[in-house]
Amino acid sequence: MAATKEKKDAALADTLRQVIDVDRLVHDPVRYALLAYLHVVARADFTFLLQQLGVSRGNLSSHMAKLEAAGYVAVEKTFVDNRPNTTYAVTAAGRKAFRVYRSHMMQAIDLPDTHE
Amino acid sequence: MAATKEKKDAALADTLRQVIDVDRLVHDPVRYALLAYLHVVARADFTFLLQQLGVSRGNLSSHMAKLEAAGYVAVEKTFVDNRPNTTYAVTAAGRKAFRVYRSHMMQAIDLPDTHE
DNA sequence: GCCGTTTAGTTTGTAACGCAAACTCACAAC
DNA sequence: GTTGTGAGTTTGCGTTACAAACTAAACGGC
Repeated sequence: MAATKEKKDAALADTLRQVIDVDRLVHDPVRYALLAYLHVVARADFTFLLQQLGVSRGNLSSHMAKLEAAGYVAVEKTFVDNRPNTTYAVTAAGRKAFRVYRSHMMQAIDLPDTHE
Repeated sequence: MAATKEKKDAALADTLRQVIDVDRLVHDPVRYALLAYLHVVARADFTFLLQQLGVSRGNLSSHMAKLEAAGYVAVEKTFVDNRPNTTYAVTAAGRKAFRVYRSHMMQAIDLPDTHE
């Protein structure tokens, strides 16, 4: 099956080029985890995410600022018990970017274990 | 099923913390693509990878230097037709790092699409 | 009222990184 | 010999991720 081998090679190159072009905003591990969390729970506040992911506050803050700037999450600042409380939700654009990223990475991770 | 819900939440947090701790050396898209290629074809030379992945020569060179410094790829420099020819092969450590990375990312990407 | 503490984030400083332009080196052609 | 080409490498620079330091508001104790 020589012809199909070449096809497979081309397909491999294509999926790997796709990996190189992934959305770097989503690709960062902390931001990916944040988006994944929001993808599942729909809405979460700063302190909760802090505890769940175990990152520093500064780190969480700056990553969220980036996701917000990209329009991937919507931020809501309120007061709860007279204390500031910031909650985050993923936007439609964020969901789409997340979905696209996952499908590209899925292809790239699901590889043949070795060459025929 | 309240108890299983909490279990699921804990499992989610665990897999997302794993994502945050992935091997950043493997996580870079270009390096991931390189390792993936070498994982499949076992050995490849500089020019071939250049064409397949469509990155710049400087970029390829510096990424390979990093993978070599980490012990993830072995470099062999020879001459072919009086021209320098550098080939790369993934090492055992590289294979292992690649496999671990893939299994962690696989878990992180294979998520429930929404919360119950 | 004032002072230390806690909570909730944000800003700032810095070290590391990714990238491509510029460079090196060796051969080939003319 | 100089002009060009192929194969990598080094350098320089803009960007990023991260945590330490900072700000701001509320809550005790006294």
